[in-house]
Amino acid sequence: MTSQGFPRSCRLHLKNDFKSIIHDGKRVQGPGLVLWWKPAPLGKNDRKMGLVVSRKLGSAVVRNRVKRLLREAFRLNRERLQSGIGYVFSPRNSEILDTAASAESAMLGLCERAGLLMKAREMDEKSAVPK
RNA sequence: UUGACAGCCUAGAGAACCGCCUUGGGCGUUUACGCUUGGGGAGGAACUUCCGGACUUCACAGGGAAACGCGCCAACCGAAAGGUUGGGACGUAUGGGGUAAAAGCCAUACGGACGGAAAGUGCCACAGAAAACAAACCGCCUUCGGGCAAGGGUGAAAAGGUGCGGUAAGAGCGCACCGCGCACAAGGCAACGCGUGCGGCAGGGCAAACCCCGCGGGGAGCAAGGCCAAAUAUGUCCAUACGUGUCCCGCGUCAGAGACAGAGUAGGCCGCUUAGAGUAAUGGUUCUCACAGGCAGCAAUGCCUGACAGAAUCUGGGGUAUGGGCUGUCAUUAUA
RNA sequence: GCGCUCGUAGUUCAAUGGAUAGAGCGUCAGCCUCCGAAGCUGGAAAUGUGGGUUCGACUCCCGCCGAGCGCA
Repeated sequence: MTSQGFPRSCRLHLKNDFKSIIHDGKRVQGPGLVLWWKPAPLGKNDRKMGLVVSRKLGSAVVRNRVKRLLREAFRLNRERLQSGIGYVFSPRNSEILDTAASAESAMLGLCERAGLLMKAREMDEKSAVPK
């Protein structure tokens, strides 16, 4: 049951964390979404996640919608991601991410290309086929 | 039935599971945190940032002025910005009336930043003789000295308009009607003005050009502002260590492992909210029903979609975007 | 969030309220050349949008739309 929760401790909210992950971490780019990731020094068991949404993406409604969908996708798949990593996602195209399923597949596709997706091969083929 | 305008209402409902923010109680617990149980959790425009106000801070004896903003009148609402209603003048359109043809006049509808052009300055391209000083290109008349501004044409705008008289030709030169100005003035709280008299006529437009008049009017804005405060640097004190010395006091030196100080960065807190501050919650999946729109269909019905838009100190307005419903007025169509 | 500035050809900039909105680079066509480059000649191409003031608006006024900047 804790696997589906998404408490505050799993989010990034310090400016310095964002800076270090984006500046020093590795970068993977997919259609409409960018991922930076870096092993976090302190959080041993947690995967921390943050979002960077530019104002150029759209209006406040569009930005909120994309953020919620990406947060929901991260929440549902948190257990399958490698722990001890700080993730920062940045959407670049709101039209590709306009449903929960497409947001989830985009996120999992990026994580698989980054080699951060744990086991669950069969789940991959079912829901997270990269385009 | 459809459309336009005006006003008002509303912003899908219910359920299950997985989650988020905030807060009260209980339990574990030193806090952090975790578990459990209740409460609350986007809008009519939260958008825009176009005007107000509260609040904070800086400046300021008092007064005047400037920048800037506003501008027909009255009543009402309001703290103010602003709004509502009614009225007036003006403009446009339609109709009536009028005329040789027009205009003035009347009615209806619509419009709006609607003080002042007779305080002063400035501008008015091209065309045109001439664009605000009045003059005269063609022209008209002539006793050849000169007189005239009717006609032509330009322009957005040309020194009142029409008619009659008059004259060498003409002209408000004279008269009538209209226009205009001034004075008085029925009426009206007022803006305004029925009307009367006088004047042959002053004189174009632009003030969303400078400006004048009247009224308002200090600046910046919660990222305001205030409080706490690591690290580092600085200063003061002090024990210890070392040097001097036989030892203590004293004096000097370096380091700090210490204490304090004010300033103040990272960071935190207050400001701050019966939503409330932080990468910033208000979500995801599924089912049922309702409403609206689109597509297909003769129809029953089926499928798809769910307007504009997301709080960040609070609050009053203006503007703009937009799904649905109701009422009223006007126009239109159909039926009776 | 609060405040400020700016929108002219594809781009960089001009234009007292006045005639057909101008110039450089770019682009297109032609000439030149064996073919190109350079050069020469010619053309296309714009006032963000909707109203208002004015005889007349890129210019003045108002509302939208779109960019950019500052403030801890």
